Amino acid sequence: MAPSSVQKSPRNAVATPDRSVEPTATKSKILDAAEELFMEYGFEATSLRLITTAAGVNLAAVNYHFGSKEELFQAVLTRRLDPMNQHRMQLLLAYEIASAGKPLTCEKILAAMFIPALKLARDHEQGGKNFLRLLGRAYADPAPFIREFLSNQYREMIARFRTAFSSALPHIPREELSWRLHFVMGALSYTLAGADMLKIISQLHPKEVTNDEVLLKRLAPFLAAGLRSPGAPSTMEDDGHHLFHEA
Amino acid sequence: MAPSSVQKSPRNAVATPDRSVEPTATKSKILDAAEELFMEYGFEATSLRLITTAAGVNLAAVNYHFGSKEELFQAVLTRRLDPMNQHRMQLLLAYEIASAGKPLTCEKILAAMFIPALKLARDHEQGGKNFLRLLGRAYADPAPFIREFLSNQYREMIARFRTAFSSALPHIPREELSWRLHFVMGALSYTLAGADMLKIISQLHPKEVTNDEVLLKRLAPFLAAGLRSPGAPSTMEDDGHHLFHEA
DNA sequence: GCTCAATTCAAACGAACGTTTGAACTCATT
DNA sequence: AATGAGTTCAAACGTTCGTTTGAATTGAGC
Repeated sequence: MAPSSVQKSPRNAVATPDRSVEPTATKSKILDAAEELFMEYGFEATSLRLITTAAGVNLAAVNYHFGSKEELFQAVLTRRLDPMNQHRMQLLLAYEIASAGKPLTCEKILAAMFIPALKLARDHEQGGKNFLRLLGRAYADPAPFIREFLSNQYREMIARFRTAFSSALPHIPREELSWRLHFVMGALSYTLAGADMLKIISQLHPKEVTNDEVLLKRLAPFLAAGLRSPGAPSTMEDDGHHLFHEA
Repeated sequence: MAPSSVQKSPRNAVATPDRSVEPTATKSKILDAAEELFMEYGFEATSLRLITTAAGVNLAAVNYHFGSKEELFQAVLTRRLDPMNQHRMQLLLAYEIASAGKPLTCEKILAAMFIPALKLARDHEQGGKNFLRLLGRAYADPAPFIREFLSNQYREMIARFRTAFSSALPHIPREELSWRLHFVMGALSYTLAGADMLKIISQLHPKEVTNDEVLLKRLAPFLAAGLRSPGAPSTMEDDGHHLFHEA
């Protein structure tokens, strides 16, 4: 009988002599299975029975170790998202220090966003690129607890990168830059999530579609060009732009 | 007792004298309620009981008129998606005819993609912009029947626009263009779907976030610049691009 | 060897789900 | 007035869901 709020850590005292390597094997097995299945079917369509069966643990183990299905989902995201975003920020800081006060290029800032994502996709042979797809889908999930969780998880990193882009693109007004940053996040997460959809667009090379490295190498220059563009009217009123006139 | 496959049309014979305007009021009420609720909670999390209660019809009416929950979802999408994509293609054709054989600009092609979406968001005061959000989320939904449905629904339009972009950007290799078209679709659908997420990035003007017209007016130039960019290496091998070297 | 807290387990809980059923109702046509 | 196809309705179907329960099992500390 585990209390719901107070989490009990299984290893707390002296040595945990024998199998001390594993921070509760059950917990890890659940996280791994949940990551893969949430990625495949989404949050709502993935049942706890499916997860616990795949993990080889008892059904009640999820509620015992995580409290609820929602908290399990957040734990799945946090396990990889937290290190990734911290990696992003320290990479950005390293670039800024290396540039000795001069503003960074857009490509450099985008690299600070993308490299940790690529590292995540490469390093853990299991769950790595699966997690990126899961993350991209979580962005578009309508469940309020997911949106709120991601919002909190990303707030600090987004604010950090906005000021970086603001220095790199001083001629772009604050509001316009916010929009463009939104587009960047959108293209990134959609790209990571929608490997399937690409098969529709380019009916070639169905095998290397899931090669995230190639994918992001093409995305970064695309986005950098958009970020640098003189672009739309900076104020609200229509200043005679030719684009949106009905035919 | 309605058969599942054979659909019975209520108006078939002579005149349907009195309330002939409505193509079964029940069907429309279900579609309207389902559109709004699917948009708000997603496919899995929206129950038929919630839909039928909101529509003010009997629970069994969905299975009677549409066959199943999945077919209802497809009907919700088809009702607006089909006219929108046809509008896109005839707009593109009109532009091509008007240009007298000369290739179109990227902005013009993007306009052919965006104007029908804007028209959809504006015209129907009810369900208009809601539908765009629903559509954006459906793109990222992992349910196989949704992905397959959208894939079929979009195949013709995507092919049509790819050849248009190919003429507008003859110097971009076929494969690279497929990637960029993918990014365009991604940024568009994510942008339409994720009005909430923008609040995180720009903590200003929370009211006009849902103004799709302003949104797309900023997105189009951003994407056009990305499409035109000299961009990434055109072949697979790394030709010394400076971007992705770990710090 | 006993204690006791942490963990695992089989079983069940109540609720909600999509779907089906068969009777009741509507209404243009005979 | 009777017919009969189209539609609506309340009720129930069987299944699956997330969660809870209480007993069994485990393993370190006394």
